[in-house]
Amino acid sequence: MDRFDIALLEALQADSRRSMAELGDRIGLSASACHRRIKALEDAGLIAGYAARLDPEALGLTLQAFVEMSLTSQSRETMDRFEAAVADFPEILECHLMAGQADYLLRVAAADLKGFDAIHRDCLARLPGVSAIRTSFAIRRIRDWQGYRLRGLRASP
Amino acid sequence: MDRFDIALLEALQADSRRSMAELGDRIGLSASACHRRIKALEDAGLIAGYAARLDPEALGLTLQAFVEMSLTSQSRETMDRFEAAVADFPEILECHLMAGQADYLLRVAAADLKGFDAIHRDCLARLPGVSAIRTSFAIRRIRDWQGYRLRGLRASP
DNA sequence: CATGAAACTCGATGGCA
DNA sequence: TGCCATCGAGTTTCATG
Repeated sequence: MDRFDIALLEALQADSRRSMAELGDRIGLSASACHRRIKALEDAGLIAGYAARLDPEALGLTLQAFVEMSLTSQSRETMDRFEAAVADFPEILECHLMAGQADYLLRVAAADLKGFDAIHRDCLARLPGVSAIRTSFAIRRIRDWQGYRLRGLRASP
Repeated sequence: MDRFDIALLEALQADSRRSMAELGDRIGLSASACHRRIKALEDAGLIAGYAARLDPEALGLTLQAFVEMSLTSQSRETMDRFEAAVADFPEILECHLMAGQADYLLRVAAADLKGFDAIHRDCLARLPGVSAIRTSFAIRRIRDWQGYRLRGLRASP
């Protein structure tokens, strides 16, 4: 993990379809060197995969919601059942176990309020062991996900 | 936007490095047809770009935080200044204007609490017009981002 | 009008000094 | 590591239903 690797990761995070030659020019390495380093980064698990970034607005998914959930109990069993159920619903885009009130934060996208209602009924309300749900809707996206900031990471040059 | 396009978007969202031939086999179309449709989806803005998905844990970014912020005023000017400042800090991974209490939800990643403190001082505390900050840390990622669910979208076949 | 097959071209991939 | 050869995939062209 030297500055070349960090530069590669940043470049691939921003646009993974750049050619090896272009990446090489950008960071000051040859194309084959880039290829080798990228392969190493993939094998090391730093690069988990490559994905197309879709525009939710263009897809008609104009409603993004963050849903906080509290469980009826913090027992291992209740949490395990809840987490297993979350994995079954692809409508749940993300789910985090949060510190503080020991509850979960979920993220959901829908076309509109009607679509969110459907998700609420078919998915959120079916999660087991939930005692309270608090939904917050996003009005506007000020800054959308464009990757992690890598400068300032532990570099071993 | 028929079922082929939706299948293509789902496949590319999961893994954008599949070859045209493989995509064709998967959805039942030829490679060149896939290529044309993908180009159309790009031109239409449905595909915003292609990105490498990095593993934050492997990068050493083990701490994810969601930060709620309230402003001193809901005036247009205060909000504009705040939003412009957010754009200047790449440490802020995401930022949403939220409904309800008219405040913002930010997302941040750091290596550890020390790193988060640095972000707090250098970045969050420098945002203008902030009256209150409430930070929630994620303990564990139950389900991480794997793309939007596209089945059930408006398809015009 | 979009598709599929084939031709063409470019970049990814692997061996070499 | 960089250079170069090979090979596979992306890209374009064209005829077809």
